[in-house]
Amino acid sequence: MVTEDRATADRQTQWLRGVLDLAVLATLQSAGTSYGYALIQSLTEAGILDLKGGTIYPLLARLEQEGLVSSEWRAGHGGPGRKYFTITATGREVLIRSAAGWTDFSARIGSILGGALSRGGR
Amino acid sequence: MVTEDRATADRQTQWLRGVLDLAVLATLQSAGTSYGYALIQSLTEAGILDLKGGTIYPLLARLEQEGLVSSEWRAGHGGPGRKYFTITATGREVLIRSAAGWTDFSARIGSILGGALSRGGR
DNA sequence: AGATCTAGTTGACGTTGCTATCTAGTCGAT
DNA sequence: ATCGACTAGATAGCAACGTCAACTAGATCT
Repeated sequence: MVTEDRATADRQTQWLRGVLDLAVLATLQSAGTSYGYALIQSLTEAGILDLKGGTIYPLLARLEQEGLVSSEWRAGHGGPGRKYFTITATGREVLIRSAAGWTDFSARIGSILGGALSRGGR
Repeated sequence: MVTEDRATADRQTQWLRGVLDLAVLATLQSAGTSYGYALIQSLTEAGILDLKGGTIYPLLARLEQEGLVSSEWRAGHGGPGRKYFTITATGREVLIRSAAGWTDFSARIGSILGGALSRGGR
């Protein structure tokens, strides 16, 4: 089922804070190099739905400003030029450290939520 | 190790968005009833560090305004009065639905981050 | 009286994802 | 030739919410 209820959709925009940049870095790490429009598609396929350009492009600009990615313009394949991004060494460090932190955090939250649901499910 | 690096501490404030309210509801569900100051302690023990009153109290006010919790003043045990909160039926519904959504979300993010880290660890 | 712990409130602030709108290149159909 | 449709990116304004900082206030102990 692709359609999610509104409550979840509303919450996703909050859940993405502090995580979307990591997801972008991770995608860049996997893909080697990519550009904004394609990143939206990749993340959508990975289950991060409804991402819009107004979210991704400023984010990529922030990442570049912080030195976590570098960019280069290239011609598009039947379309406008594309701004390709590559993760930097600094970006990889941040990704590794932050991803570990997030894994811990999400596990802690998971146990808080899971504990309540199993004990209170009745 | 209790001390976390600054990067993770900074990120936690973002990671809490859209999740902290669920964590509070879940804690309330587990505890049956509790009050702000004690909730901070409970969540700290559960691994959500550095929560401040300026975060919890406005959050509880929002939850009450939305009808997800109800409150009642009672005398404190050697200290000022306490405002006890209890989760409502609506709160339980929201908790169950949203917790399920969060579990899905965090799994998706986990696989995006995990995929990149294992493939890109080299 | 002062200090400390408990307990709660409030206003200002900053980050960041979202909305909406804009420019612009390519291509197919009418 | 023109009109969408798709690709690709930029940006101004908005709103939500966790944090910071400062405050009130009760209880207890020295």
